[in-house]
Amino acid sequence: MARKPSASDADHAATAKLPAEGTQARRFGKTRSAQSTALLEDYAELIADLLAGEGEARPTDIARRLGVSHATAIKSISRLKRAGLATARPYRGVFLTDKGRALADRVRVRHRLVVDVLQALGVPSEAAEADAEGIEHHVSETTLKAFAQFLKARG
Amino acid sequence: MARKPSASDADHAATAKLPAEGTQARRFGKTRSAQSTALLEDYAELIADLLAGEGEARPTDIARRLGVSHATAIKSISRLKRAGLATARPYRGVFLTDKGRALADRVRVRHRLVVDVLQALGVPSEAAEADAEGIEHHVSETTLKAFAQFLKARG
DNA sequence: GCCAAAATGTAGCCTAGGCTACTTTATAGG
DNA sequence: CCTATAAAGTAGCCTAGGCTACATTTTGGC
Repeated sequence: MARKPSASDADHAATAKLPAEGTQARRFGKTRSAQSTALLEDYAELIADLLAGEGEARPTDIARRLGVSHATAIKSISRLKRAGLATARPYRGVFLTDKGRALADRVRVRHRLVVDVLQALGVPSEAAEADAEGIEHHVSETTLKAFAQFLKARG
Repeated sequence: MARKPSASDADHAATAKLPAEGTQARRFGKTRSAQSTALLEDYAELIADLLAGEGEARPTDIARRLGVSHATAIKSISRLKRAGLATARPYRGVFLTDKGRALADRVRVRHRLVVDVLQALGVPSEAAEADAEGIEHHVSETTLKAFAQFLKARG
């Protein structure tokens, strides 16, 4: 650092005396990587839902449910395939692999838990559902456990 | 990233067999647009933090704290400028506009609230801090209010 | 059995948010 | 007052996740 003689100069020269930096960087990094899997999680959950409810998961339905164009849905589905979460034969719908099904299950459970906690905290169910959609992808295992415990403890 | 709600949405919805679709699509759409502002919020908060703590916010420090390369930080800073949240003179550090300061304040308050709620639910402070970083960007005003109320009610 | 409409798929474009590699500027220190 | 070095900035590349526009398959209705 060759600028002002501020506090950060010392940090740098003296082999990082700020202990929080590494931690914080790791935190943010985790947040960012969570975002990249969030979409895949949504797709997996939705496909499982459609397969259970309609018996098939078609790109157009997926697109409509997610509010994106069908082209976008198809592109995302190909990412799902690349990630080993789904399979699809042209014009024949989308299916989940074992891995995809496992992911969908985890996601569904987590979603329920987040919604329930939000409602327990007094969030109206409408908002709870909406916010959970975004929140759930950032809830760690540790936090999930705490949520479960909290719900159990209060009946 | 914000997608344009075009006529085809309505078309599809009109012939749809599933009743809950419109709502769900809107939910997901909101989640996605929240993601696009999440980074700007993080930057604004961090810059405010650095300005308060060190008296200046330099791209290198920002980059280190966020765990990204300085090139990435600089690019993001230029997005902040475009969004009217920050100003920066070459080689002279980054500053927040009134709008940026207001955003940073809101973000800081919200972050605290989310962390406090998580801890109140029994989440260890380490995990609470980490998860809050991701969660906070998806908490609506409604939910925020409920959080505040909840904390107040339990002392 | 044909044909139109709907679903599916492809191509090409955009922005955000990452990166590395290189260049330019400022400043500290001899 | 130079100059080495750290910070800042620039260029160019990549992937994800959006879109529109167009091409191709399926399929339902006659």
